[in-house]
Amino acid sequence: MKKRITIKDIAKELNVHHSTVSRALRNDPRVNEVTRDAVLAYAREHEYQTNMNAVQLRGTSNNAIALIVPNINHSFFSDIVSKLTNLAYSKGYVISVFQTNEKYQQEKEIVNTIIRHNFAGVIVSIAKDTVNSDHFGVLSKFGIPLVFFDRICEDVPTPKVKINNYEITAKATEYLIKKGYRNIAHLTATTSINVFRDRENGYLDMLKKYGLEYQQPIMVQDDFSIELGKKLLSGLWNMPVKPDAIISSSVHMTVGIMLEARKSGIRIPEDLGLITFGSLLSSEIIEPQVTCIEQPEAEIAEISFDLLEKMISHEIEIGKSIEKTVEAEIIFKKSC
Amino acid sequence: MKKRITIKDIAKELNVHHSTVSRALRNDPRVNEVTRDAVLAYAREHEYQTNMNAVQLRGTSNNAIALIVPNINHSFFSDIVSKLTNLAYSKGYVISVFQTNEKYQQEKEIVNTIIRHNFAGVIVSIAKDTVNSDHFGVLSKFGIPLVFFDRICEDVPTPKVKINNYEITAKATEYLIKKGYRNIAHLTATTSINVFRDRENGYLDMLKKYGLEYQQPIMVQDDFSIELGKKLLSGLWNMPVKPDAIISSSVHMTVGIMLEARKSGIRIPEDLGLITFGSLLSSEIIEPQVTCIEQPEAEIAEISFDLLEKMISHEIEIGKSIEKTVEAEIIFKKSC
DNA sequence: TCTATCTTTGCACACGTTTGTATTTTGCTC
DNA sequence: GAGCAAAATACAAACGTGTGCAAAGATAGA
Repeated sequence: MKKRITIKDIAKELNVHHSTVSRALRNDPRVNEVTRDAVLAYAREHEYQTNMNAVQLRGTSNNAIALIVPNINHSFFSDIVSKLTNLAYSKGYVISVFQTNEKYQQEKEIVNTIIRHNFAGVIVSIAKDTVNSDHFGVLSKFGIPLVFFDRICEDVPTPKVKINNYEITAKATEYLIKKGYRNIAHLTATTSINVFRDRENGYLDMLKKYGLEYQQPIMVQDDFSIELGKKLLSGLWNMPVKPDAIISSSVHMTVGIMLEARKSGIRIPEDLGLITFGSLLSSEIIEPQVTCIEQPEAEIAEISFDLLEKMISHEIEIGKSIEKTVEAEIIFKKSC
Repeated sequence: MKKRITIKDIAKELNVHHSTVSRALRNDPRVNEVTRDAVLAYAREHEYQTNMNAVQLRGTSNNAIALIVPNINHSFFSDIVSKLTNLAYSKGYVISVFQTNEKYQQEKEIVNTIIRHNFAGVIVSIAKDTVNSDHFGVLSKFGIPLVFFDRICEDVPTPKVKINNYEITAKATEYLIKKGYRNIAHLTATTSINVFRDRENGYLDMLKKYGLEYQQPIMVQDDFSIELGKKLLSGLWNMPVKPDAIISSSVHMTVGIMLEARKSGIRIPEDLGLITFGSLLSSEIIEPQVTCIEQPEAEIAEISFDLLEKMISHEIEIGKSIEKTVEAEIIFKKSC
């Protein structure tokens, strides 16, 4: 096990000062060509690697970006994580991914970790649990660039990338109404998060517009899951007035709904219309194919990264509120 | 925008030396109780956060772990990434996730990045492209703990966590044979990776054992995808001797195969038996439900992390070869 | 040869921590 | 209050790098 070679080791070996080596490695024109080549050759030979801790400590530069998401293994987030990671890599940044598991407490500790490690910037989609945004305020206070995407903190002045959840849910609801569905339920999560609040409002406003009384926005506390979807449908089916359509905020729940429907002999779309947020890898195979609301993951990743990069390079000042909205799209299939 | 508070700022404010503050923050018994409380109070008050760059530069400690995977948005890897991230978090580590996109070049650069940033340890599943393992050798040479999982470099002496690919593929093949299938094709990837080589050998050996001639291990170069699955099945179906069963190394391809089969009127399992590695979120809904080989993601994550942790704490010496094998499981369904 | 300019290198300090050692302060005993 | 041990604090060096400034060396013009 060899010890890592440093700039001083090279300097000693080549009988120059370590500052000269430093300059040589960074192609500073002030250093003579022959010494530079000697340094570079020696460095390559001995597999020299800059110690980023020293560089960052000195405050010269920092190419580390942190990414905070509720889950890594939900396709919406894993797609964005994957795209952001590639984007960052192509621009010379290094991305660290953190997972809150939807817990406020973990999110807070993660933010502290990020501050401790001097990341150059942070991209976040907040946890369902998160009610207080102080921890993100601290980030900005310390001058660390911050961009929210999808699930955002309204009260933190910083760039935000949102999806048109209100409009798209209203549109989905109206589509169901026009197809003749009257008792439309909405399976969603806590309204303390903009995403779910917007969806709920789009849903409710559209029902109101058409004078429909059956309002069933169901705020679930638990994590979206197949089991939860099953349970919710069987619960709804035991109510005095059954729903005749469902808008589901998660593919996981949607799968559960379909399984429970099949088990209970509920026919889709005849007995129950179905629209879901998100899409499945296997969506084409499933019968009936489900009408779904596709979210533009690639666009979100690109815009978010672009905003963060501009903050890092001071093109956008820290603490400036910018809101970008990207558009989701309804893919019409056979489930309603 | 406030500047970050440092240990020296606290010292100046409280009229003590910064070394005393350092000890106070780390609960060193040598520092008086009242000064310690004063320091802690002031630190909390002003949101002091340790500068990990300084700590790590000094070489005292390092709680950063790097994770290298080919893709983040494939369920096998995203599950493992998710579990490892949680595991690491619960033990006080911070995980950075890197994605190679199956490219050797990116993998090499990522390893250099990891060395530059002084990570405490690395967990890797290598890219399909990776033929040379020198870059991982460098890691060990610098004394950085390294654990391989699933896709490993055989020639790097370090702990490895593998799946019993040979046995499980042999078992799957034998199952198909006993069900009466005779022309079994195997859709897989480059044999330069242990995973795919083991599967191929398990497949071939079992065919040989039963004296079957039809051997069709198809090594695909491209990334596994739905489109590729479609193309492969239609290609196979145009051959003089059609396969009557397929073992697929990826759920993506499997979805493509099923779509193409449906389009071309190929009945599963009557005309074509099907077994796939991996499982789908929606696997229960798909008709027919596919017999699949489930890989123990949680177990892999746990064992890998455990090994790495033991290397970091010097319970396992760097450069020691340890091989653990975990068992995949065939979930029998209706597709064969 | 002297001075002026340019090129190249060296010096020293700073970034924020930790830690071994030296120094001061406190508390105790007689 | 002197003496001494124990407790608390201060000092200094180190980790590896980057950079402003000084110094030395080279070149050129007169």
